[in-house]
Amino acid sequence: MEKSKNKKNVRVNYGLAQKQVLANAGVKITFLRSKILAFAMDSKKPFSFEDVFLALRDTGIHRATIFRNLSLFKDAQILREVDMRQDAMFYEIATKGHHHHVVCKICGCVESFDMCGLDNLVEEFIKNSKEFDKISEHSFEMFGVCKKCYKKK
Amino acid sequence: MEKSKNKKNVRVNYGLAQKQVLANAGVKITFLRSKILAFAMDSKKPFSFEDVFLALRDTGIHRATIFRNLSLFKDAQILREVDMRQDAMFYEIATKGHHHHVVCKICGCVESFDMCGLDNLVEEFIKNSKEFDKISEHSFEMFGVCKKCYKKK
DNA sequence: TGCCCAATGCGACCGAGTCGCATTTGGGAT
DNA sequence: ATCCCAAATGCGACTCGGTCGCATTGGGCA
Ligand SMILES: [Zn+2]
Ligand SMILES: [Zn+2]
Ligand SMILES: [Zn+2]
Ligand SMILES: [Zn+2]
Repeated sequence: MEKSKNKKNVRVNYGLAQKQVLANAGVKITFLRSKILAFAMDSKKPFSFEDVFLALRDTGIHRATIFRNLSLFKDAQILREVDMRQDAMFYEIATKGHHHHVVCKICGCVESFDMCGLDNLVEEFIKNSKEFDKISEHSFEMFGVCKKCYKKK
Repeated sequence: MEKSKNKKNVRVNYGLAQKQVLANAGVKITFLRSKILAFAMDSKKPFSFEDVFLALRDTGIHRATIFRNLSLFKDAQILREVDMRQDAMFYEIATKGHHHHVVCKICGCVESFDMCGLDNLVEEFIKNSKEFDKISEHSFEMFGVCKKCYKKK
């Protein structure tokens, strides 16, 4: 796979899909951004800074660059943050649509569900609220022990 | 107000309610623990390390002591952690029973609701889950802009 | 009252995330 | 293709929440 390090006359493959997404979001296309985005698009579950860092360590990418781009992608609505109750923040592709997770309290594995079913309940909360007229977002994360971890005990 | 610093023959008021709670949880009773717990019991909403530190700064309490005791109280089921999507972790009295919050995205103010109404939905998720048999906890946090902040714009 | 171990103070340390600055690079204009 | 400049990156210092090990203090009990 091509690397941007090769000094001159290099035709870098930025990836078609990633290029599309970045251009569409009005974000300048660079080698590292397309790499980070490619990783994000391939990932089957929410990922952390650490995951990106490990995946791209052979490019010599700097930590700050990853943080800056994750933050940029979040602002550009390319990624969204997911709170997994771990030390670090997790991310996932924002186009995946609203959904929720079940997280294993032991191994940290994640199962995603596209269903939500919370709109009625949110309405209920607003009706009873003294201080809020409108609720624009919600997070609903479930926690348990996955089948694999349960067997191991 | 009494301080434990006064050298000798000081009758320190540990607070009846706090003493009860600590003894009940099998936790040794000290001046600072009763102060932290008193603050926690008085607090109308989830509080952070910072809140405790400010409230007790006149006692000269050390940062590490607060962290250690918040952690201890969590393990002893006196407090529970609440994730408010801020930098720092928040806490609230664990006996307050299961409930949920609406958090203002601007000023960070919080409204609590004793209702849950998610048990059915959680059941639904378990039925559809491939990797989990049982969900032991869930978090459900809502986010919006409070009436006060909305007016200011 | 005095003893012993747990609680505290203290300061070094850690790791996630940020910032300012020097260097490099993407991409539009020529 | 080349030039050029703003924007992206590397770099390392810094901030801040939180932890740790060790020396000192003070609860609780005999
Ligand atoms: Zn597991
Ligand atoms: Zn939902
Ligand atoms: Zn507000
Ligand atoms: Zn609930």
